[in-house]
Amino acid sequence: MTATSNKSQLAYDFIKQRIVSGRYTPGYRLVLATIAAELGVSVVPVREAIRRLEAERLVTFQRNVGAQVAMLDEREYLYTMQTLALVEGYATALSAPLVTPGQVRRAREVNERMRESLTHFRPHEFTRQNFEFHSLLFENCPNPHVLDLVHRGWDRLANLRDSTFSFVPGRAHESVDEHERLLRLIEQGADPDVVERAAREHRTHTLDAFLAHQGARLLDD
Amino acid sequence: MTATSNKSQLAYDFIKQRIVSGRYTPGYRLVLATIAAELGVSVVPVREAIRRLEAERLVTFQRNVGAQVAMLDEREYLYTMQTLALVEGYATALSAPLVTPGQVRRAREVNERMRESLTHFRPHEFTRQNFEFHSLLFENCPNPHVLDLVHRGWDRLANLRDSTFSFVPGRAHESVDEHERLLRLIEQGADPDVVERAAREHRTHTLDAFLAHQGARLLDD
DNA sequence: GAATCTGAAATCGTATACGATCGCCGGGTG
DNA sequence: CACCCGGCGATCGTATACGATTTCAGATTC
Repeated sequence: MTATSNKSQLAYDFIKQRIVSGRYTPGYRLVLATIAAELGVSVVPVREAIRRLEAERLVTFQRNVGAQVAMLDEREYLYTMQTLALVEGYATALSAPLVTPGQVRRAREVNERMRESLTHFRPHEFTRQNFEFHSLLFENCPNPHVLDLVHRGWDRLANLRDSTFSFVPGRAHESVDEHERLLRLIEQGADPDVVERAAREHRTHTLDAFLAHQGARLLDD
Repeated sequence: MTATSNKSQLAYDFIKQRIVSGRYTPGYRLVLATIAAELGVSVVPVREAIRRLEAERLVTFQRNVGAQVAMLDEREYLYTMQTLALVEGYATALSAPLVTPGQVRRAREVNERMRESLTHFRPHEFTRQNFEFHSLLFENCPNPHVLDLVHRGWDRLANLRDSTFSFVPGRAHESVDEHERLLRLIEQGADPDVVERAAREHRTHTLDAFLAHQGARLLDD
């Protein structure tokens, strides 16, 4: 049978996929019975899936009211990006000595494609490449707990992520330059602390750019 | 009615309490029906509670077999302490500028009690005070996501924690000295990076001491 | 016209029931 | 004697059922 198993897992994957892909946008109301019907299961496994997503902060839950995809206001964005800067910076540093020359080459290729695409800028495509780039640098992190936190951070921001670069296109250009600098550090086997600092600041720079933009937008309105 | 709410939450608190307090030791098998009977509820809320604990890595789960309190072998301990060093270091740094003089005073009092108790050393008591001390320093962290990760790390190590100091009593002495150094940095409003590094290294030193002890023990056997 | 009440619809919360799966133990077979 | 196999008990997985709670529209009152 192809139906390997476990409907709770099925529901979990289903919902998570839809959140990360942006089909369920923040605030979208997750009605148990509806999802259960869509999947052809009862509500019980769906409830369990939602509990897990709740513990991962992907959905919020209110007793007797229900679940909805976690809202991501400016404050939540700040908290999440700050946390991601922390854990991704560390993961990148731990991963750095283990990154193979082949991975460096591939990362550089991705970054060069990103640089070329700066002229005819497509935020969504750029965002995808951005993840691919960073993925190559942190995936070798030998501490699975840290790596898991990194993935959770990216997941949480996944559907919003386009907008960071679409709102602040200038940041994309700087970002590509910082990527190249980061690659050089890794190539030359720089001190882990230096790599960590560079990776962390790369992300906080994006955060700062976004916040500056938000501030400006608020003044505009 | 006193029974304010939600049996799923009740089960969650109940199980977590028992894990953290050490009544359910690592490997302890969590049988749904048993726990449900103890609480006077059905298995459904208990299952949900276990799903959440699973997402927090406090319990492991195997389909059709059941849940058990997460085992903490040397490798898991390493991963968890390393992660805690990362997030607690950062939380302490973010918290530092917000720590009040009163909190510093209380932290110093706790640390002096720890110092006094070094002569007639009680690992369990020392461990409790150790948490109280660090709590005072990181609880003002303004980023709730980071703070939550810190709490999860401590929870995960809670029942094991005695043994760190009971196995490596020499570490307790150094620990008290490092606490005082950390307090001085906070008092003088040191650079956040300096505070972060000090707090992180404080924890990695404990980890290193434990690993050295483990290594030595392995050679002894 | 605004505030409040009322009841129905939507949705959640939990109990119960029963089929499915796993692990173990005892008996058969080479 | 070692190995395999079949059945049994324990436990999980999920569906269904129904009571509890929230929400909101529409009527009612001041």
